Amino acid sequence: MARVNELRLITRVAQMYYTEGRRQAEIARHLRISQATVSRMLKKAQQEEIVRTTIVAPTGTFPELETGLRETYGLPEAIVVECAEDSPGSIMARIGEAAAHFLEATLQSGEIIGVSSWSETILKMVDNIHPMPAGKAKYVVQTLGGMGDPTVQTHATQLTTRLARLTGAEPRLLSAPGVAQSREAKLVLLGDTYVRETMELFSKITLSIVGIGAIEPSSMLARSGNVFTPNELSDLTDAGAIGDMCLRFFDLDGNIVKTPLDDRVIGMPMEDLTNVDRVIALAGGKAKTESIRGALRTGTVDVLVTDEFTARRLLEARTTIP
Amino acid sequence: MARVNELRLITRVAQMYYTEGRRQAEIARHLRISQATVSRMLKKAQQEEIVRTTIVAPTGTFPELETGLRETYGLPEAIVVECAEDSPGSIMARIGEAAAHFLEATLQSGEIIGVSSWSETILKMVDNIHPMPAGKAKYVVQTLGGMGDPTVQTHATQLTTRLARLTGAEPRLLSAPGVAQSREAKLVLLGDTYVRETMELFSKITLSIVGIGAIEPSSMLARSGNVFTPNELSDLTDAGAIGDMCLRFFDLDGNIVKTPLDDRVIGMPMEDLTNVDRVIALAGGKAKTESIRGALRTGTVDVLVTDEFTARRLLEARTTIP
DNA sequence: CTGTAGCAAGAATTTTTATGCAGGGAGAGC
DNA sequence: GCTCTCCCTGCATAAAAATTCTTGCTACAG
Repeated sequence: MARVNELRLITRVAQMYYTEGRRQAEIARHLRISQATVSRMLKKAQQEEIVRTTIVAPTGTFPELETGLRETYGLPEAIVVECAEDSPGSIMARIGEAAAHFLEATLQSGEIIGVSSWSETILKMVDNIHPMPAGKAKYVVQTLGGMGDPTVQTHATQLTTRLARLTGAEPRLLSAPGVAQSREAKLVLLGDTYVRETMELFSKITLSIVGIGAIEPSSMLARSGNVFTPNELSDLTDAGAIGDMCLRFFDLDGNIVKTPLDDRVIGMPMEDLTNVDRVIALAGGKAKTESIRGALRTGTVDVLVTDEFTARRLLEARTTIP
Repeated sequence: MARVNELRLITRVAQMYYTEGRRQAEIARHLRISQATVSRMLKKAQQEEIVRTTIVAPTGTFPELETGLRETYGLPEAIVVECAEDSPGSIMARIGEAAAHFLEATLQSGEIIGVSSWSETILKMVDNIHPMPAGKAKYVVQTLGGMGDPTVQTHATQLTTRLARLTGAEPRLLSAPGVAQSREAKLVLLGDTYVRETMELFSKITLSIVGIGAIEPSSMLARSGNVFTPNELSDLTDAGAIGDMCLRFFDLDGNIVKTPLDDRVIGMPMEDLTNVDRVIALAGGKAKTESIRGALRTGTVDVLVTDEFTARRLLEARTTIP
């Protein structure tokens, strides 16, 4: 009975506040009540569902998928991009664009950026970054050596250098192969001052941009020459490895998979990656789905940028382990 | 192209803010942007209609009608109550309840309340007021003398006194008829100290509660005895009078209608009413529709409390003047 | 090139909003 | 009928949000 009168007044207050855009103090003066009461009425209006705030997702964005990923994998942030088709080329381009924007919008001054150089998606990202003022970022650190093929090596160097220029940072290159011929060869390579200096920066990185690799010989791995012997590959698969970040492997449950290979990799150790303030992972495509799943379960990824199709796959019922 | 990325981020910010209820500063920290930027993004989210706040009217309230009345008549506030049927009894009861709640909620400390005593609706209002602490209001001033019939006279006194008690105020009665027999008689009555003291308070009133009267002999006027001669009535109708507040008359356009009768009325002059900080008018019912329309056009009413049917009639196309 | 207008972002500041008391009933239970 | 508890309000103040100011760049014209 009296309730409707109370609600009417609350409704009126909500109307003045939200629809007419008036200040609480103004509403209070108008109605001869205190500002505190107006504030409380507005709170009550929310509780009573008199005011409802809805968020309408702009076309091309997928907040539900992003939320799903965040919740399912305990991920701090997820970015899901729209894709015309589930094909690697289209996916990489879109992921790259989105990652570039996110990086631009959220890059702090003085950051030390780590970049695992050999993902094509990261390349697409760099293509889309707008130049920033000099000194915006401090260093761009290459977190993984180049691959055997000198062309790819060059690409890696170029990518790091370009990203450094675009972010106004100083590039710190890792002029060494990603995989040394042997443990001994690695030790020799680490003797190089420049290599060591770069590697000493690994623990200072504040923002790491990584690709997620699939374990089965993907186009990139294949192209990179036969860095792994068949033996090593079977070691990895036997140990359950499903994917890698910076050539550090993990299984579908996100457990780190250590094999003798580890000692030959010249790149950021998993441990360092874990300590990085923000790890942004870029990956999409059907072939990488399970690798991404594993990567997310390692708990090292802070931001995943992926495509809508992969996001949906990642949210489908847990892959059954035979 | 890049736009969708920007909107995605804005959407995410809106989601965190509205859906997850996080603070702007927290969101800013999470996304490594400044709080100012979050604030601006939220503003943009409104502009872009990514967030929409809708107000759902509780059943029994009519914000559209209230808004319509406010806008059509330049009225500061309107209260429209739900009514089961368009019958005077039901209408008065509901208006009374609503007015009582509004008064309770918005009465300031130390107010001087004026009450034009002879509306049944005001009576219903007083019936619904909960007692307030002593001294909440300062005075309750009777703004119109009683009517010829002593019974009604008593009612007027009682109403004023009760309202005073309920608001913790001191009653200031006008122990005189509402309409004196002649100008001279009025002067004599004004000689009374109590009457004069009460009338001197008219200009101090901060909140006036008035009924709106219809000019044609309504039940109340009829019941109150023949206070007007047929001549006086025709004077009024000839001058275009359509209704009154405190026996001060106006036409359909809200112009004040002065007739010789004015000099015989013992009550608050229109001029004083205009100067009152808040005038709350209570009226509803088919018969009063046009009187209310005129009253609103006088520009003296600050809050109108009426019923849904009358509100709709008041919002229908302007009455055509033949 | 150099000058100038126009943005955009963050830090600082102001403005606006929310909330922790404290006082004063109202209503329930004894 | 009386006490106790709970709730409501306003004031004062803390917290949060918006805005102003400043800086540093971009883009365009001369």
